[in-house]
Parts: sequence; C-alpha cells; structure tokens
Amino acid sequence: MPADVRLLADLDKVIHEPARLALTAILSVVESADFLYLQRETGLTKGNLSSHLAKLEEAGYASIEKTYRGRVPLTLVRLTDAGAAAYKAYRARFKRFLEKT
Amino acid sequence: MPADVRLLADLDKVIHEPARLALTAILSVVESADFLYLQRETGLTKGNLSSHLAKLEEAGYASIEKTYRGRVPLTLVRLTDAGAAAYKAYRARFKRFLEKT
DNA sequence: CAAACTAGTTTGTAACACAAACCACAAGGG
DNA sequence: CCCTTGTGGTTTGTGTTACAAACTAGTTTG
Repeated sequence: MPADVRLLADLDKVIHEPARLALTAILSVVESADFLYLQRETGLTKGNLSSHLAKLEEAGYASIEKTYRGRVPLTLVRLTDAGAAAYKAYRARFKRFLEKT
Repeated sequence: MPADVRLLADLDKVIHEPARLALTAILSVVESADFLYLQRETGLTKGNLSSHLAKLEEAGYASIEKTYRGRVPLTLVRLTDAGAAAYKAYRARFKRFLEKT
C-alpha cells in the first residue's frame, strides 16, 4: 500500500477521463467507428464527443478520417498504435492498483 | 461491451480524481491519518492536499479534525462511512469495467 | 532574537468538461 | 420548388478543476 498509491500519480490523464476511457475501450475492439455510432454507444452529446475525439487525436491516440458515404459526411475514428499501447498500459496500472490495495 | 462502457459514466468523480483516489485508498486502511503523513504518502503539495481534503469533506467522504499535539497543530483525517461505501462502490464498478472489456 | 521548521490556507491561472447554440448540406413532402 | 426534417458535425460560452506558488501563523533551535 505505501508505494502502491503512487501508481495513480502516473495514470495517463488523456485516458483517465471517463468519456475518453469509454471511447478508447470501444475503439480498442472495433478497428474503426463512425461518429454517430460512438455517440450512441457512449451517450455523449455531439459537442462533447467532438472535443474528446479532438483530444485523443492531439494526443496521438486516435486518427480521425473525414470522408463521405455517398454525399453524406462520415467521420471515421480508429485507435493508433500509440493509443492502443497507452490504453493497455493504463489498464495494467489500474489493475495493479486494484489488486494491491 | 456495448452497455459496459456505460458503467464509466456513473463513476463517482470525487473519488475518480487520482489524488483523491490515492487518499481514499490510504484512508480506507488506516482508521485515521494526519496531514503530513498523507502528504508523504501521496507526494502531493500541501496546497493540493489541503484542497483535495476539503473536497472529500464537502462530499461527506472524510471528517477532518483539527487538534493539537502538545502545542503543534495536528490535522487528523478519517474516512466516513459514506466515504468507505463510495470507495467500495467505485472499486466494484471499475473492476467490473476492467473485467468486461 | 533571528533563522528555520511545522502545519497549513489562500490566491492565481491555465486547462477542462459540458451544454447549448450554431452551421452546412441533403433528402423527402406538400 | 420551397420548406421542414434529418444528418453530421463545430464553435462558443460558462462554471469547475487541479495545480503551483505565495502567504500566514505559531514554534523550536542555534
């Protein structure tokens, strides 16, 4: 317990945010997902989803591809390798914390 | 996975903050702790520790007793029943999320 | 009696999350 | 042919945070 709580200090804040943790969790199992699918799954508003995705992209954890389905715009999101690694590390850390305390 | 990420939406934000999660984890096993002990264990600055403790108190999760050890002021912190329950619920939720995804 | 330590609180600031308003385009109905 | 509805988002505004740094107050030590 003494040193174990220090695990928490190094938790990746980009991923720690619940909305982004949910997004990352989804993206880690789907190859790619479109905007509205992510919105339905997470229950986020469009505005929040948009800004959380932007933050994941800034961090280099997600790639966002804006394309079209016919003439309708379509935003496709996928987790980058860095994102997958960060997610994995986050989970491992948190799991250790839960086990040790 | 579909519904499982929704678990994250209801995560207690007072506890979710890493600094407070560390504090709560410590307090959940020690009966009571003084300010400087908590500071050493968590590595927080006094200012941040002070404000995080205040937030735990506001939430009803910790009781803060200001007393003296001889003439030296001493701040004793303990987890309330509500705090212990919230911590337990938080852990259970997060554990479920980690298992399900 | 001055310097340094103990034990905190207050203040200032930059980042953040969230909701609400807004924008652009497209398809379908009257 | 407008005009309402739906899709797919972005921008803006606001209140809340987390954090560090400065400050306060009393106490022991040299």
